[in-house]
Amino acid sequence: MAVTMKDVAKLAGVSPSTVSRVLNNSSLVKEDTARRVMEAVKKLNYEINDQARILRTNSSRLIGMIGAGMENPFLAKVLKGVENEARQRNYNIIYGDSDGELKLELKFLKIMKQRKIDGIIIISANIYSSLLEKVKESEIPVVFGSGYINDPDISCVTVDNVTAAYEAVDYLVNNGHKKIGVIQGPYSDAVASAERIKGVRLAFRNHGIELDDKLIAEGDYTFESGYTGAKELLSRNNDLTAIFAFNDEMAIGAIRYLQESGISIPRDISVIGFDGIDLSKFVKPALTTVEQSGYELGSKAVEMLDSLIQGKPLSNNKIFIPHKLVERESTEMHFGEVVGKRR
Amino acid sequence: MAVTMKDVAKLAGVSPSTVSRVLNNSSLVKEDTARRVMEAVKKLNYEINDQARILRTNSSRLIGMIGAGMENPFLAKVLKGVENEARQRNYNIIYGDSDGELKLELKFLKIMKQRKIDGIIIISANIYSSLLEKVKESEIPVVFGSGYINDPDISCVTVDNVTAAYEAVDYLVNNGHKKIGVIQGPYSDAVASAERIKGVRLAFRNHGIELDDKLIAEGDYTFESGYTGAKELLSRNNDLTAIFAFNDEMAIGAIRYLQESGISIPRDISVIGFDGIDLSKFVKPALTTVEQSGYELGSKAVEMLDSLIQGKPLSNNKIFIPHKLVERESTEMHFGEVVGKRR
DNA sequence: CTGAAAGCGCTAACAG
DNA sequence: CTGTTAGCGCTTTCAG
Repeated sequence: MAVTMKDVAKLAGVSPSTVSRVLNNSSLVKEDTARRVMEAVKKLNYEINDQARILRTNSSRLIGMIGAGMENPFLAKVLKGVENEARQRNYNIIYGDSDGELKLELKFLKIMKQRKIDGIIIISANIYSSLLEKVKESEIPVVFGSGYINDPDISCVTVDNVTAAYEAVDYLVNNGHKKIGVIQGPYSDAVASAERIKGVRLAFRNHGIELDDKLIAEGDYTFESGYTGAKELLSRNNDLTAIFAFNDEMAIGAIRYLQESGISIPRDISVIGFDGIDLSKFVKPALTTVEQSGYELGSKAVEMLDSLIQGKPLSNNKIFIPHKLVERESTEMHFGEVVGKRR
Repeated sequence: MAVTMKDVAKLAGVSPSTVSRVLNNSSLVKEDTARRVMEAVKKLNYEINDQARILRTNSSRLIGMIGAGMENPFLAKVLKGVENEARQRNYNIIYGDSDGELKLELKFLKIMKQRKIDGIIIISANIYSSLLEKVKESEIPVVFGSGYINDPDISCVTVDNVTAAYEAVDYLVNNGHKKIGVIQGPYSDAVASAERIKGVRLAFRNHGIELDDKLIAEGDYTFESGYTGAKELLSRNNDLTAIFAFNDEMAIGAIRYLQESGISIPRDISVIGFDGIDLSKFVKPALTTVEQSGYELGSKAVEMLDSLIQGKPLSNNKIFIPHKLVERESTEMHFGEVVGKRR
């Protein structure tokens, strides 16, 4: 039904192989025949059938991406970076949103394998070891993009969560804060959130401050959970002067709760977020946050993956993208206890 | 290299055709042989090669989606709806972000055609007629999801932009506002933004209010453009009492500018947005906005597309998803002119 | 109920 | 420089 290579060949008076050669820029074709072929292509409006090519060459130029929670603007940026860089390199993206559910991730992995993807990028907070194993045994080139994967065989690109979280706490302490509440990610997040908690603990220890479990609330990276997290933290600690949320959405949710409770930010409580999504500049007060570039994360991931696919060895299969603490309006210096300051 | 149907057949002591029949639940296989085949599949860890199947059956179970601007949370929700509903129906998504550039959209269309997608969903603000034509002549089932497409052959699912915008203005006027500024989408957006402007004009006319061009600023759906849009509007009109932005991000950007200028919201100026993204609840003041569900838009689009792909006739190929004005903190009643009220 | 044979549209030796 | 041949892994008649 559709026009095939054969039709083009017939019209151009050559063999299908020649048409194929022309279309693949094989240099060994006489210019004149090449032109004739191209004319036939034009005339018939021929478009190559990728599926047939894929079957034959065993290379799909398809990259799978499994992400957890598309509604997270940071992840959206990552996806954009992936998509863009992939297009640059002549790949297409086939995307699946697992919402962090292992079952779905395994399902996507299977589907994508069947579709003969050339490689896969996984941005999921919950790196279950079973997923890791399945990926390894599948022998599909893979890059993880949500945290440091402690396996020499697995490539990953991520912000340095430990250091970044350390710096956030360090900044607060240096600004006079001692009672700092933390809204972390879900306990199930054994990567990003766990690493950041590690950084937090380290900073506390180095400053000789005790990190009571009462100072930690669990969130799930949504506005809502930031809101309830702040509520929880406040009910358990009446002397908080700062909150560090593990992403900007939770920070904004927390701010919202504090404001509703008549608490002024940053005067009464300083709040610091993580990611530096576009929005963080535009809320009131503008959010102090640890900035990282999702776009860069995504494009770097593709870059690494492309090397892997081509069998080029990576000089370094663990890459950190830069981060930077940007100070805006939601934090300020804290000057000791002032009785009756709040409310 | 990989294990194929042949291997399974050999191990099970049957022919490849039988294996194929079993895998496709063809009823005409004896239960006993079927079981033997399944055992062989398990033992060999066989996974079907979709590409071969696609080539043979000419059906890829692949849906293309072209979107413009992944960093827009509303679009992210749409994508999520698409992805979810597609998975339910055993399709996978191949996604391309055009950023609204026609050139890229045409390129994606071509690539996707070559990949033999079964259908395509296009969520792009700029519906260029050339894209529309290309899509039509490609004869790939298509659903548009960014506005009403005035072509009986083309299916679309969208919020009723005209009515929704009308209601937003109507609400403001009924609350005593007469000087209402509008931050619209890009002029190039001939769909959503154009339709909403139409609704705005209609509302103004019905209320006997003049819509001066000075009251309209162009934005591009980003926070930044809301910020600068508000600035522009204010510099041109010193008696504004309300601003209607064509999405929530721009509304939030506008609020940010107003606050920086010492203008109180909603006391001095009311602001209303569009979309009802999650964030709109959590900014301060919480945003009054026209809510619509991106998720529903996406899943409806897939539903329609699936029918189209199956050749089922659609009872209605123009679908409106519901919208609702939700009143929060960024708007209030305006009681006439109060001298020196502002600043 | 099952097997043999043909072929989807393309590419890659291998000859010439 | 170009054509012939074979076959990627699957599905689908057509016989049996």
